[in-house]
Amino acid sequence: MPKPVVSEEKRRRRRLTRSGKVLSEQLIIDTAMRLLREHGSTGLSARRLGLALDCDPSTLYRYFRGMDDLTLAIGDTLIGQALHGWSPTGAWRADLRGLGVRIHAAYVAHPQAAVLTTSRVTGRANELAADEAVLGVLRGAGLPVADAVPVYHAFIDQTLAFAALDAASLALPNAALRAEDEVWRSTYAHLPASSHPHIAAAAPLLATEMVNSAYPSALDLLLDAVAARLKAAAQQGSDGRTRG
Amino acid sequence: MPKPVVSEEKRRRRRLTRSGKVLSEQLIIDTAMRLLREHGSTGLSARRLGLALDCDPSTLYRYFRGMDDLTLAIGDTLIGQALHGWSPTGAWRADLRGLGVRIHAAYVAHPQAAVLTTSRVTGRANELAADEAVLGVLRGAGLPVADAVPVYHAFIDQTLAFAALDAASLALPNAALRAEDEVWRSTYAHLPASSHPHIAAAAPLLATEMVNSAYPSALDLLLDAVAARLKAAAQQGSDGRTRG
DNA sequence: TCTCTTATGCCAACACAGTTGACCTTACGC
DNA sequence: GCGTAAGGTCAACTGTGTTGGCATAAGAGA
Repeated sequence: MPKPVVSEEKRRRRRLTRSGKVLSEQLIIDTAMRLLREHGSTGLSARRLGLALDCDPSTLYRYFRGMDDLTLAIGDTLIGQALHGWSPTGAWRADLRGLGVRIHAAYVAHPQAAVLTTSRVTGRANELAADEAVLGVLRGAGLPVADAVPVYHAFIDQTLAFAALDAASLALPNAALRAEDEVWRSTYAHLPASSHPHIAAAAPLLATEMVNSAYPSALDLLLDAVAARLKAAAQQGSDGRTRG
Repeated sequence: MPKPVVSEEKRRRRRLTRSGKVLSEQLIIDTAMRLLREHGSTGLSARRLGLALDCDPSTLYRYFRGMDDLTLAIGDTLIGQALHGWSPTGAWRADLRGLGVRIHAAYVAHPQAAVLTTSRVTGRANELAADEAVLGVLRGAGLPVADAVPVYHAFIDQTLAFAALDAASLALPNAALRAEDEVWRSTYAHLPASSHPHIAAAAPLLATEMVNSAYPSALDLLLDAVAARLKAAAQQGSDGRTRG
């Protein structure tokens, strides 16, 4: 019985669970995300999910190949939420910024789920749509494919990287969170200026700075670089040259 | 027996393990990192570590409060390796770039360990030293504390964020790695231009681009921004103004 | 409406995980 | 040398993902 997971649209017989519910991919994903939110990023388990859905854990293997497969599905759902309602306006900079902020926000809004999925490539529908959107904006702005690809790479990796980092600190279980807070208060805030002069001098500022995400500023830096490349390409074009 | 972990320097009686070895924090950390390298980022377990050290798993609790505590120790070791041999030259841009590249490289050199530790704040010695170094370089360049702190934040988060992302894909177990490769070949490379025109057009370039890290370019962007701020601050100073 | 097939939910079991409390032995301070 | 307790070991607990076998009810075909 190792593999025969049937896809959602091929599913024909909708049998009731012992508690009378009807399962579906979407219901399982939603419940999993709720569990993640309630119990932290390590709080999702087949048994707990079975308990929440009032079905046997092994039943889940009729819908997903395993917990890892379910994880990927959750990740694609997050990207889907980010893209929901987005459409390009034609202003490349605003469009790209919007995409970045939306994706980052979607992950950060579900930090426990994000921790599990940020660095996974799923190849599922919503992930593909996001990639297509980013590449489309860049090329629509006038960037040749060869220039668009590295920019796309930096853009998407930076967005996911910050999303992962920011989500990770938001997703820490309460115990670990208090522990890090304690580390901060007991260590960073009281370092003697003799051994760590710079941290000591910056301590009060660090306390307020470190709670925010550095993503927006990093994103704007990247957009500046894109603008510079576009300008250079335009100038090159008006010079009548085709290659640098 | 819940808490009484004694610190390494307080350790007095060095008793032999059943196989004649002598345990120590360092030996345990080194062995753990070896296990991570050999068995992947999920391949570290108390039982496996006990097997490798030829001691009972529960013995480890005499040295670390739990597997999580050991994880933090591994993280600090990585930062220590990054800083080993580094010293500031006085040229802020080269120094900062060196720090970033070293930290990123140290994590990426131990991807399986990095996955577990990148987003954890330990407050241990080497982490503090790294923070102190970054802040020192920025202030040494002439940046006032209030300006240095957000730059420090962006710098350290960006470095760790990319390290985490790059490590994550390097640390994927062989099975998952082949799966992602398969996803790529079966999905991205063969998307019809009708549904995903931009991905289709970029496919060959994407294949070669996505294997490299986007960190160096992102780092240089950040350094450019710092240079701009320094220039602005210098100009402001020569104007005789003290506040903007 | 009845029947047959098989999709799909359930059960029991496996090997693995982290962690703990009790025990015992041996290295060290006196 | 002796007594103490540090530190290694054992056994057990609860939790995890996953699988093969079973049984039952949903839906197709008559």
